[in-house]
Amino acid sequence: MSNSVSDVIEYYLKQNLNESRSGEIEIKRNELADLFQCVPSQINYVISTRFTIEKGYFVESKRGGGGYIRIRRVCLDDEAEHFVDCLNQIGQSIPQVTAEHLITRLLESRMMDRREALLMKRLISRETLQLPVHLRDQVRARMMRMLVTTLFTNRGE
Amino acid sequence: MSNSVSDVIEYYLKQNLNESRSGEIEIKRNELADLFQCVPSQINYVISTRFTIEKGYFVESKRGGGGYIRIRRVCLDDEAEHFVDCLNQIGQSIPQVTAEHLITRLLESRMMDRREALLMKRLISRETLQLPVHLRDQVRARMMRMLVTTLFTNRGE
DNA sequence: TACAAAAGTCAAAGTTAGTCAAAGTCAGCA
DNA sequence: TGCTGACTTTGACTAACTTTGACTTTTGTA
Repeated sequence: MSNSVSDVIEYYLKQNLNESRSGEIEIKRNELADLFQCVPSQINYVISTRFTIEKGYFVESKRGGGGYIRIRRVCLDDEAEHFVDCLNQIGQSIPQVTAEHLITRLLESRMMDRREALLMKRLISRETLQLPVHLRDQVRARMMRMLVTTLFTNRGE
Repeated sequence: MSNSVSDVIEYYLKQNLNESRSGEIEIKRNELADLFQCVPSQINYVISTRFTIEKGYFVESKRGGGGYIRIRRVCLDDEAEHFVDCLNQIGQSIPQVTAEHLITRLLESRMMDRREALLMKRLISRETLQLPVHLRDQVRARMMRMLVTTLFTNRGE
C-alpha cells in the first residue's frame, strides 16, 4: 500500500515511534535522507504532511551542530487546551449557527472528515431536533460536547 | 458475451478481486491503460460504470507519485431495499437498544467506521438527549433517519 | 567574528489520477 | 435506409500529491 518514498519514510518513523517507550524519537535530517536516498527537504515534506499537530504529533527541531528533529506523539494532556477551549465555547447551550461554525473548524483542523461534518450538521439542525428553542439549544450543546469529547479521545485511524 | 475493451477490463478486475484474499485490489491507472492499450481515462469509465457502490464496490484513489486506485468489494445486497428497510425499522420513534443494534449492523456492513458508530451511539443515548422518554425516542428516530439517509446518499465522504 | 554544520523554505518539475465533452459504434426500429 | 439512443472510446485539460534543489536561517565552535 505504501509506494512513494514519503510513505515509506512515514512508516519508518511511525514504526520507530511505536517501539520507543517514551513516545518520542529524535532523528538527524541528513542521516535519514541518506538512508532513504532522498534529498533532505523530503524529510520536511513528510513531516509537514504526516506529522502535523492535527494528526497528533508535535515536532521540535534544532539547527546547527548537534541539530536534530524530534517527533513526539501528543496525548490528551498536550491537547487539553484546545479540548477545553472547544468545551468552553459550547457551554450548556449553543445555537445552530455557532455549532455549525465549530463543526467547520473541527473539519478544517482535520479532527473530522467531510462526511462526519455533514452528518453532524444535519443531526444538530432545527429540523432534526424539532424541539422548543430553549430545550433544543441545550440538547445541541450536549451533542456537541459528546462530539468534541469523542473526537479528542478516539482519533480516527 | 460482449467484448468491448471496457468489458475486458471489467472482467480482468473482477477476476483479480476474486483471487485476492482481502477482497480488495490496488491498481495503477496508467499501467492498466498500457496493458489494455487504451487511454487512462477509460479506466475511469470502467470504474464509474461497473464498480459503483450500487453494485457493491467501493473505490478509493490517490494521485501523485505512488498514486493508486483501490477497489474493494463491499457486502451489501440491494441498496435501495436496504435503505428503505432501515427507515422502516426506525419509524417515528425508536428506543435506545434498537437504535444501537441498527448502528452495529451499519458498522458491520461497512456503512460507517468505528469512530462514527461510537459517536452515533453516544449521541443517541439517554445521557446525551436527557428528555422525557416519549420525546426522546422521537428525537432519536429523527436522528437515526438522518444518519441512514446521509450514509446512503453520501457514500464514503 | 568567521566558519561550518545542521535544519528550513519555497517554488519548479515530475508523477499520478479525475473530469468532461466530443466523437465513434452499434443495435433496434420507423 | 437511415434515424435514434445507449453505450464506448478518446484526448485535452485539471487537480492532487511527490520529488528535487537552490537558497536561507540558525547554532555551536574555533
